[in-house]
Amino acid sequence: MARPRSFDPDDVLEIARQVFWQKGFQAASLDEITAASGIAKPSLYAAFGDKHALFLRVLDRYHDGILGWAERTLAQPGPAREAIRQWLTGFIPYCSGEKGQRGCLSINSATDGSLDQAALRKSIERYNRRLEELLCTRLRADRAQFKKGFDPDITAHTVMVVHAGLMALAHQTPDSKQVKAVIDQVMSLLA
Amino acid sequence: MARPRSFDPDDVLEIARQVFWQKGFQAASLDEITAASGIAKPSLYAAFGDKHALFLRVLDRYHDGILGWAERTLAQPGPAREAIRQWLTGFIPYCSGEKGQRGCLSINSATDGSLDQAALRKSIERYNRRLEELLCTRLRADRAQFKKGFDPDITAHTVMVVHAGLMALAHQTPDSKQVKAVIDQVMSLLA
DNA sequence: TCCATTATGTACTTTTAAGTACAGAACTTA
DNA sequence: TAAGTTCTGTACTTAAAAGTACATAATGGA
Repeated sequence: MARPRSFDPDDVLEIARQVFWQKGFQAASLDEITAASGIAKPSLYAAFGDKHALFLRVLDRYHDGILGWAERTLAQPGPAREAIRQWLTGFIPYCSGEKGQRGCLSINSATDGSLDQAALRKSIERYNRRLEELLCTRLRADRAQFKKGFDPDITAHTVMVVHAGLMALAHQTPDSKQVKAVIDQVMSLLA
Repeated sequence: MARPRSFDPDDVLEIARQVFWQKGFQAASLDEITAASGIAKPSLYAAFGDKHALFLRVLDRYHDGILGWAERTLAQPGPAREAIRQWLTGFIPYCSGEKGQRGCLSINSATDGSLDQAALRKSIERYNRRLEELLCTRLRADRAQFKKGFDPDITAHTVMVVHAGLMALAHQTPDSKQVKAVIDQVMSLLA
């Protein structure tokens, strides 16, 4: 029994994500987001709260997207190594060439010193924990495939480090072949 | 034949580095730097130019420091693997525990979307190129120690990726033992 | 049809931080 | 010691961006 919203919040989050991803949290202004989305500021504030809260929503959405895809990819049948290789390979477009310029929104946010807000840190930590958990679970499940002495926990963390490194170096837009070669080399650890 | 400077530019760069490292480029204000250094803004501007130019000076100094240390460490006698392991191990204080919070100034800057300035990009690229070159040179020199089929170029890049990943995940202040375990596992690739 | 309620858009306030004008201080050299 | 030059500090201007007040529009229900 009131005037209905004239926009889909999801659409706005999508646009806000693009702006934040392109510019970073600090450099992205709400004016840019209102301009890009056509939504006036008071509506934004009413729907999402202040800039930090909006960013948190955007980041959580981003995390959910990647986690969903990781869950699907890592649940694949076949050797764990191939599932993980495929997961990492899926990032190649985002850490080389044109799309690579932006890197990973989560890592960009984590390395942004201005974002030491508790809520942000928690979101990123939860995301990383969950991702590592997925890797770990898969490696443990397929433990029999590996050599004696293989440590799934450490290996999962190593894969996390490699993933973070690829995304951090994405801003230099490396050659995708080079990225692929690194993935191949690291995958030789899963034996 | 004029009034001399009342401060050592190097001291100011050191203080500016701390502020930029702590807060990030955007969030660090010149007022904080003037407060921390005791130097008034007009003196800062006269000595270093605007905020971007000051940051560039700070970053170049930072790069030089790390490169100098890398040159010394990687020139060590003995197996290449041990030299590189020692090099990576040296970063442990900076990617775990208390100091780790800040991560790496260069990587933080690279992932900061607001810094797509040409000069910044070039500085970071040159730094990464030089670092990879040092690794590469060392691995090539010790080629005989490795198995047939060992590729020093790809391996150097893999080490770069691992280094970047460790520094990117530094903000989560992981346990130093975990970091060490990852380094050990990756070093097994140098065989 | 009128009312209560919630969204919208314009235009504002406020804050913060970058950058600078200018007067005066400190030094060198003639 | 005076002139010329460059540095320093106070206080300012300016710009940008976060957040909001308020009048108005759109809806569901009585």
